Amino acid sequence: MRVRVNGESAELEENATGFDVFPEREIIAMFVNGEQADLAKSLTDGDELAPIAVDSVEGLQILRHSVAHITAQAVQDLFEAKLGIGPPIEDGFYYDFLIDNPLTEDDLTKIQKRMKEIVKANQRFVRVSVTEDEARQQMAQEPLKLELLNKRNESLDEGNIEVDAGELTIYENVDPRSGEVKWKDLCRGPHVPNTRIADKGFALTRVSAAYWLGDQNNQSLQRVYGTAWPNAEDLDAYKQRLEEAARRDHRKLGQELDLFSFPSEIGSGLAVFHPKGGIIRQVMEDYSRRKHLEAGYEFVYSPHISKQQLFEISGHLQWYGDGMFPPMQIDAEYDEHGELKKQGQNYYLKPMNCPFHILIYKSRSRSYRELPLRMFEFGSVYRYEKSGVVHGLTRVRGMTQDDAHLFVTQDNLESEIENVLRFVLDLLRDYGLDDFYLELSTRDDGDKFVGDIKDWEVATDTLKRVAEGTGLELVPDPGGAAFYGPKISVQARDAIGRTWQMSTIQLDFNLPERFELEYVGSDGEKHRPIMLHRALFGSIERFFGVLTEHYAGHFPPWLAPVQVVCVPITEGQTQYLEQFAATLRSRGIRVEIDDTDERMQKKIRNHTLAKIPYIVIAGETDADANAVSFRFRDGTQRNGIELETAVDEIVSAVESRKQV
RNA sequence: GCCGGCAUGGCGCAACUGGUAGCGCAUCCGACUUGUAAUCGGAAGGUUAGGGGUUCAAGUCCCCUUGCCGGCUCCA
Repeated sequence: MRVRVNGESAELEENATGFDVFPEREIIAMFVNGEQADLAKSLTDGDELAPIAVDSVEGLQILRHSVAHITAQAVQDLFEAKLGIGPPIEDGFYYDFLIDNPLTEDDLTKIQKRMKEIVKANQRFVRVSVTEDEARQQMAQEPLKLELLNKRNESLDEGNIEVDAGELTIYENVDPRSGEVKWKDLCRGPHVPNTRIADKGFALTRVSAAYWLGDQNNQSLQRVYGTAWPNAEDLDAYKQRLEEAARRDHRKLGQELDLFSFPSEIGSGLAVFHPKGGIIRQVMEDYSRRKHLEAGYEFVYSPHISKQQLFEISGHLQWYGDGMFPPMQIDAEYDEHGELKKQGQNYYLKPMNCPFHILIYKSRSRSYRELPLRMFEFGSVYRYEKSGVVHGLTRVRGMTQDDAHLFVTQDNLESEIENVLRFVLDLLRDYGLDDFYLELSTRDDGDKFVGDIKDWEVATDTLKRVAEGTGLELVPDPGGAAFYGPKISVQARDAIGRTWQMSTIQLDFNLPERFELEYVGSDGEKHRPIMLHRALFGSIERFFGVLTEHYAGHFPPWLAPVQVVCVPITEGQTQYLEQFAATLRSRGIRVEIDDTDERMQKKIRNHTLAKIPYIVIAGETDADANAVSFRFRDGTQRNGIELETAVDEIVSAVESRKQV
């Protein structure tokens, strides 16, 4: 028969399989007419074939999915466990099990040992087509698999890797010598040819609980997470990436660099910023303030609490009440019989700033000439995040948003969105993030939205047009919009390639309606403004955490809490350096002198660990030459820098916000 | 909120199956004054997160609370 391989024609024996076409070890599966298939699949005349290498995107998924099967086999060998699902995920895979006793770290070690035996045994993955009845029969001991089969008949779950609308298949793991079926799983595949391919590139990483089918009303399963790579080197590189991420963890750096803490006396998710973190934060805020002023924002202030009524009008209580701290009840008075004498009031901590800014808008009548009206506030908000989700500075219960609300007319909507997006991206770049993509969250297909469907379409088109205008990659997020309007979010990649959702620009059709906002147009008639919410940092706390991780604590000089530490080599140079420091200080530099009686080597070590951008060292030679020496965080140094040059260089690095 | 784990001087850690808390760094005092990542000596510092229980005896075992960690669910 004749097939085409990568577009080239090839002649094959009858009964040929993928193995005949792709004998190389690193080819683990193939595309047959665009569909992924096992290499063991029999080919037919006219097939279009392409290889799937183990290190390709598809190959890695197949590998990881296959290792998930090996994991499940090992677990069932060792424990009384029922199978859930086991898909590949980024960098690895998981497999869920219904099991009586939660798995421990020790169990993980045992499972991994058993997996190694399975890999060594080189079991073959064998695809078997079955009818639904056969599948039920073979999976009779697996209640969750049976449930999947039932669900298949109701409605097919898209994310469901086990079964789909096509033919039902079971994958058997077969011992190559005895031909005995060691284990099997309902699965649509494809898989690697044999377990040996997993070789030394896999590891189990953690175990946790997960809800069956991701629904918290369902039973809780034990989820085993693992990672799998084509070889031991890749696995090692992955582990090193994790270590690198751990080194950058802002919670750890926050402690080490004395930036912030979460005193348990205050409560979960409530941070205090220490002096060093305080400087960074202040510089961040000051720069943002300056930029906002230049961009035509007006600064407003609003209180942290409000009467219940405000959040009734805004709808926050109705929709997000669970996410708000419970009310403070004040002013109620009771007589001696416990009867209410005076009606009290409920006050709430604000979860958002928008209602307050809206009230400022509403404080008088507005003309179209005033629009776009841009109100900015570093607004502190409080949200009762569930106890299990609080995480460092990135998910807190009290935070300060760099929040702005823009009130615009239909006419200036597009140009304003364009302005905001450019402003946001420029500002993020100034803080050192420069690798972005955008996400456009559009309306849910259902009826969970407010406003006119026409307005949604116009607004969505506008957002899309503006987003495309940036030239950045635009990822659609259908159904991701809130019920009150579509949004663009800016995703930033950090220094080690992780993405963080940063800014959002959110249209709101709801609040102008609820608060009955108006402006008088050039026609003398009243019109309803469109409202834009936008936060650039998201919250200052979160952005602080992201920047800490992005820089791994090596903040560029303009943000560094201490920019320069002077280290005299002997007492003789203390005065010399004090003068130098005084000059720097007069130029606005945050400089310290280490005149303790530690040895200079120790001082260099300490200040390097404290990630000080410039360690300025001077000994007798330098002093005689009217010079100093620079030592940087990476250990590099420059000696004999003339005093004036040294000052200018430091000042200019700070002013230009460059990294050193 | 759910599942599991953890909580020992400021920080990082130790204390076998229950036997009465120890080390390094930091701190303080003293000596040393040194050219690029840890000088030496001494002192002080903990009712083992909080509360309750079991026991002759609890850092260790049990229960509750708080906080943290890893996931799940959630994130206006």
